[in-house]
Amino acid sequence: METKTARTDFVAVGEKWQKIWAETHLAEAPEFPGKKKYFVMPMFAYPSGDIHIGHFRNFSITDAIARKKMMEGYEVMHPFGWDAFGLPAEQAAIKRGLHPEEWTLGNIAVSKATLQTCGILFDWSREVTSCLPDYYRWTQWLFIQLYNRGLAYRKSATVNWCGHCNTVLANEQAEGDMCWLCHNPVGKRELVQWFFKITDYAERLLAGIDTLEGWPENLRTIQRGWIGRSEGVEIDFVLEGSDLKIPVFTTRPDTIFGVTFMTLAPESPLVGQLGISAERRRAVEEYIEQARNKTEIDRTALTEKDGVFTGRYAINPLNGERVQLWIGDYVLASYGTGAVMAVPGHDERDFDFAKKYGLEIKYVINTGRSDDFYRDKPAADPAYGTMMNSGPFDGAVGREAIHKVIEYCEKQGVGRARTNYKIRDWLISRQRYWGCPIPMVHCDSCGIVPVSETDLPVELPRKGIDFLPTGRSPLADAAEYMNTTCPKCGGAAQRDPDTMDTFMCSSWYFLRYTDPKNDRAIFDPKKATAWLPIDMYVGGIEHATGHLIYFRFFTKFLHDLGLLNIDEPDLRMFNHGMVNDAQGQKMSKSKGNVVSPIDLVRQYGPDPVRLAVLFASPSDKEILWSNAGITGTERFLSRADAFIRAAEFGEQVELDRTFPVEQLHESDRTAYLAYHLALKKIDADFERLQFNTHIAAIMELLNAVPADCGSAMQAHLAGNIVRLLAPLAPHVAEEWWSAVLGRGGSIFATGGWPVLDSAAIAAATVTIVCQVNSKVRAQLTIAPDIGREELEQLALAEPKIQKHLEGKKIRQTIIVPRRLINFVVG
RNA sequence: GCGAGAGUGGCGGAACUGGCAGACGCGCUGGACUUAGGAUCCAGUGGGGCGACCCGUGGGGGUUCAAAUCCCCCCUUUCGCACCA
Repeated sequence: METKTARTDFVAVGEKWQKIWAETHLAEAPEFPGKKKYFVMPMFAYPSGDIHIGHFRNFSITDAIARKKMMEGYEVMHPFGWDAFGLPAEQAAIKRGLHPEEWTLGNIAVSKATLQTCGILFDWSREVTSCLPDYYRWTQWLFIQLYNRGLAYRKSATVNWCGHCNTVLANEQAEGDMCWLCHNPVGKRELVQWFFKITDYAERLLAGIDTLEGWPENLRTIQRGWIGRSEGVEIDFVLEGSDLKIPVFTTRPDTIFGVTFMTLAPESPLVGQLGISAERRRAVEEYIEQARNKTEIDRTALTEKDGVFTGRYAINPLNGERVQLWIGDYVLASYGTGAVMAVPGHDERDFDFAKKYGLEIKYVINTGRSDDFYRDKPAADPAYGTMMNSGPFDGAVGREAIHKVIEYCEKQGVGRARTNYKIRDWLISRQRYWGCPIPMVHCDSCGIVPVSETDLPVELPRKGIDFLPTGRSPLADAAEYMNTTCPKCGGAAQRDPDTMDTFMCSSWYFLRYTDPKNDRAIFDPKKATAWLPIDMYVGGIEHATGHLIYFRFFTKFLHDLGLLNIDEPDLRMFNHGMVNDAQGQKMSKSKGNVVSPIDLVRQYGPDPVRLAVLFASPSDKEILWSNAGITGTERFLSRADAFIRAAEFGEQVELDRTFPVEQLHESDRTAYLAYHLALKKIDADFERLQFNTHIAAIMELLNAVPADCGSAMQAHLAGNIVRLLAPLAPHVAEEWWSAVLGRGGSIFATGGWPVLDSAAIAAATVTIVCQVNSKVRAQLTIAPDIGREELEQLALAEPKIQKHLEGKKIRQTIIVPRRLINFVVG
């Protein structure tokens, strides 16, 4: 034990305990945990350079959770890994002549050292790195499993093309028509690419959301919207004078008698089969060409709708009416059938289009609007209502009307009920070098053949690659890589030149954590079963429609393969807020405003910095970072240090013992109750991951301990404050635990989490607010179980209350137990 | 445009299912200790008023004994989605 005048050096204890944790393998999780397991992890990180204060915040959250769960006796896994493929490595290679692998592994080494210096306790024995062959071998294996099950296929499609990155992008990577990585505008290209059939899982992905009760509601809403299920019917219109069916998807078949024209998407394959007359053909072709060259933004809300008449007509199968057939780029080729029945009376888009080209507008649903609605400012009326001007269906109402029309269509064989989804198949080919090679071979005689599983991994060639972008994959020009033999016939064949979207790598990494070194299988199902599902997953909301859908998809797929007994990967998801600079600007290297935690940690020690980050704001909110916050947490830790070091522990005190409240003298009782009230609050705060109030509660507790508190109580409190602080200020807590309290072993292994004395809280005196007409006039400190009458008498005896009651009549007395008494007077 | 959330001192933020608004911290003011302090400690700190008290949670209305909290309208702001038929 040290002398009482000693003070804790926060920097030195940081280094000391990080070393001890590493030497004692504190963070290493067992291969097979028992029932009381806890799997907590932050999202896979891209090793872009070094860790910044935002990472530090995110990892501090999972670290705090992991440590508290350890104290609670759980077997905890808190792993980490690197999403190590990706474009920045390639760009660095071009700029500095470094090989992408060298650059990536160098960044990983630096970042890992930083994380350790910050005191984040990851189980590094389970580290995974997606760009290493022993990892991507299994990414390739998964590709082949998907292929074998018919879930990976090639198709020619108009795809998002980022000219800056020189690669295609999945839809969710080109949101708002900007590349998610470089923020440059995204164009279009027609290319043959690999896709995963995630749409086959749309219904299950949607239904599963209902079970994810531990996920933030807004995240669930975003996912539902992204999947975008809608129920309706596919109805066949027929090209006039032919047998050609032109199917349309609609959710409003009750408006079908209001169809006055039809619109096809410019890319619709049907356009070529319409038999457009020679004199019209030029105009149509020009329009299609022009539409193709527009960006997605130009084609959406910002501009007036336009289109071109084909000169052909279609027949409405319900009433036999002949309607003009148009082409318009407000119709999306990729949704539904790429054709719509236009009902300008009840659809705003069709209405705008009809207005522009002077097409007829019919109203066939009575929604109860006044005639002025249509007369004064004619508009579309999309509301549900009663069918009218609709022949035999007149009078049918709302959803029932919809069902009637669908039923009729099915009976007549002109339509069938259908469910459509907005979610598209996942485009995974990338025309880049630094990614996981696609394990497929193109053979002239056998076609596309997967590489034999025993030949995995297909390794990236290291030499002879020119990274300078040419618009096609750099691998395509590496003859040694490209030329191979067909796994089926043994003849000469070519490899696939593309690599995979990095979201593929991050869709299954959490599974590899359960069995990271396995070289015979992707993982041992027994180990995965023992650890999964993830109990707490922490990451940014920006992955709502990408990663967080893909990893659910893969989990379901692996479940279907029989490798997993679960169908959802993660029980609880927490979205942390961002850390921006003091002006609210995102931190970036180019702006030069990146705050590195490592400088702060070296100056103040890891714990004051971590407390400052956690104290600044609730974990799910944005932080405008300023170093000033560290002043407060450093002071607080110093005061706690002084308090803890002043305590006389003598023999080891039993930290979970209870004290009989009624026998304690006043100061001890005050201190003891303050402690248990703080503990109660902290337990609730931790459940919500609200660390700012957790810290505040300990500060408050420290402020509340009376100076003349007895030495036994002081030691009791000091020891417990150490435990309450441990998940958030782990290095200092360890130091106190061993050097000041004289305990052996790590507080995280043996300290235990404090136990609440709820009986003491229940018996504690309470402050009752006394009001007259809802205005506070006095306070009473009384026993909690006092009777109504007694409380009323006490309140009435208060001089201030008497003063405000003077000359008035009490009309009502309201008592809220343990809180207040209110006299309503008139 | 549609959907969801947010708006509280000079600042970050507290306030459980309606019950003392401003916990906790920063900053600031005054004081103590110091050769010195950007260290530490003590006191104060929403506004108004000498005071009893009054007013205060973006603005306006409402419900209630009681509203930051619930309801309606408006303003500002953040984030999703953005022709999905």
